[in-house]
Amino acid sequence: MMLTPPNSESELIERAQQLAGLTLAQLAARFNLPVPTDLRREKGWIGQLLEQALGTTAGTLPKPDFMELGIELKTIPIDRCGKPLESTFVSTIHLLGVSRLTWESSYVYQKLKRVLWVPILAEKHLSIADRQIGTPFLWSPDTEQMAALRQDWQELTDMIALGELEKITARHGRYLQIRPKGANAKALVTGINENGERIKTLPRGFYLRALFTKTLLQDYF
DNA sequence: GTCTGATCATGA
DNA sequence: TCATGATCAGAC
Repeated sequence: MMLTPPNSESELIERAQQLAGLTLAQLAARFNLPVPTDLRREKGWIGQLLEQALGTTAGTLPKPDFMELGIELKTIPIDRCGKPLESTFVSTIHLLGVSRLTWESSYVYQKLKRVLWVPILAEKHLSIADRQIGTPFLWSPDTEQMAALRQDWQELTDMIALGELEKITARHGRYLQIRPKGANAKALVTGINENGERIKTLPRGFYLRALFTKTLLQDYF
């Protein structure tokens, strides 16, 4: 089953709303997809299922999932109280040439300026099949959120530009944090140290803290 | 290797 | 209990 991409924001949100209440087993059945018994070896399975169900267009490009609409799709696992169970991955980080980047040209800004959040009731006691799709909502950062995200991004990007990459831990950043994002500890990329020398280091990514996404969900529900 | 989709597993 | 650091799968 192939889906045509949505032509407008309203068509997209309408589609997403029609999925609310379905279990993952019900949605997977529409695509004749087997449901894994756990996500240990298929961590992205839920996100990919929703991509199929909503007709994303970006594929593997580093672009918002709905390229033409400039909208990013994010599934977010929540408990029955609507509290996020995980942080949210935003983008990988280019460790070279960051000094030329601006906030507006960054992947973080491009992806977060408009997001379709699809909550998934995903408490651990529920099998993957029984996890349930919640009410989706479109979000853009408000003034305060945007300013804070921009500041986090700038501070962290500055540290990378100064060669302080190895000093960055997940404790930096108010809403955005930087954490490893790679296949494993052996997957290394090139970065720059304080002396301007090329070093091999773990790939990193920007993530939204669960404490931040929790506030988004509270604003909408 | 680089990107996407994320969750796992463990120590604090 | 919770966040950090580590890890898994697939496309290209």
